[in-house]
Amino acid sequence: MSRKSASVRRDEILAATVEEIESTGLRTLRVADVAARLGLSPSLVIYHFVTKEALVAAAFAHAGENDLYRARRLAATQKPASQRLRDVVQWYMPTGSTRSWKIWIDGWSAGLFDDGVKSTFSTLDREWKTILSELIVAGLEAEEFRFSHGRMATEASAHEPTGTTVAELADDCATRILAYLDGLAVQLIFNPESVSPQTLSAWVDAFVARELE
Amino acid sequence: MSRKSASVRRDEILAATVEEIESTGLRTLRVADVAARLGLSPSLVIYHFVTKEALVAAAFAHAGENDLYRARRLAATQKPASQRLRDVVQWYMPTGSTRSWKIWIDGWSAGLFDDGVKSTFSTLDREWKTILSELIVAGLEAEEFRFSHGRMATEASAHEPTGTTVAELADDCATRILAYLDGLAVQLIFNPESVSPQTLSAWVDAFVARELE
DNA sequence: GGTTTTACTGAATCGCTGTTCAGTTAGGTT
DNA sequence: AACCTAACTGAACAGCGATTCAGTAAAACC
Repeated sequence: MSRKSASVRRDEILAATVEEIESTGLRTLRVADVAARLGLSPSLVIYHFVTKEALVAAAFAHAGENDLYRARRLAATQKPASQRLRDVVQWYMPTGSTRSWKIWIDGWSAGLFDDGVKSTFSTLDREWKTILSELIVAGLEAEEFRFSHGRMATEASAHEPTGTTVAELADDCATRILAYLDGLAVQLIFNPESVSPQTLSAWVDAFVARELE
Repeated sequence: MSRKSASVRRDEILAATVEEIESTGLRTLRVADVAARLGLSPSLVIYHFVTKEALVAAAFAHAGENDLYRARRLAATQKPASQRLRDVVQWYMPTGSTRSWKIWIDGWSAGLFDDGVKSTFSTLDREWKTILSELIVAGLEAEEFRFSHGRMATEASAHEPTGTTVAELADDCATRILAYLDGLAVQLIFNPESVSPQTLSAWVDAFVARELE
């Protein structure tokens, strides 16, 4: 039987775990199933990850970093910032990409009461925000768009005590965009009849356009 | 020991189940804990609900109907429609209300792979949409606001094959608002630093104002 | 080629928790 | 007051699935 170095095996196992979660859910995830998917013994999985809980936490981090990697590549193109922003948003979107979505909803649920998973998600989320935020700043500097007006004047300065740096505004803007995307993903799962992928895509474009005109 | 009629007990148990899910999560929910919370035997819980799975499904439906009940009361006031819309949205919001939120994220996760739960969530979601949608239509008729312009002209007619009834537009609008709220709730859980309740409230107001000017 | 390291397995364990079931008793009915 | 229905319990069962552990054999190292 072929043996592999620890790091390679670990990656294989993580990938298998992600697939398993994606296809049958965290709920019914068994170590044995992950092992079976690779034709290995359950003991080996525990050998590498010590505990199921740790395996799951690592799997989420793995999947998250994967998605981020692709997003960063999309963000590092030579295209204009506004186009790169669209590309990244499209990749994040629950439709039209290979990006897994169910796993994140399961992840949110796991993060509710597991501090390890929760902090993983916090940092992943911050990284996404950074990517978007930087693209927004780039677009502003290139004068491809600017912050829509009502935003800055009304809400921001009136209610928020936070400073008004461009970076901070961009960060808030990114937060709103990601929130909208997450919410639409949930809608897509529970009411696929009421939102087609195209509709959804149009809505997102409109949202972004309204934030950055 | 005091005995109660089946329906009363059932309600008590459902309430206890909801509390338990809210406080420790679906993940670690044990029938015994639910029973302990009421000083009852685990057997009784099964006696009334036959299976744990059924108990959980019933608990979600119960919690959902509860929230809807309150929302409907807020929607049936004598206030102007725009105000009622705000009230309902405020109640749905992850901040400033007693409405439980963690339970819904757990619920989404459960619904991913459990068709029973999934359909419960679909209908609950549709009911929320109906409430909002009707308020929107009422507000339009009273000329308290109208659909923001870019919306109707650009996205709706250009991309969507769906009809352009006022009711349909209102429904779509409700969908977007609910999606945004759901997404913000997730943000609030994983990055409470980046969004204060007030900020969030302001963002939602802005979103609604931008949909209905 | 021998030795050490380390990936890997199979079988056994063991705790946990949903469910069963035979029996008990409260409370309404007549 | 006898009775009957239905709420309720406690103890046992049963199965699942994570983890353990003693042992095997590939590689890597010398």
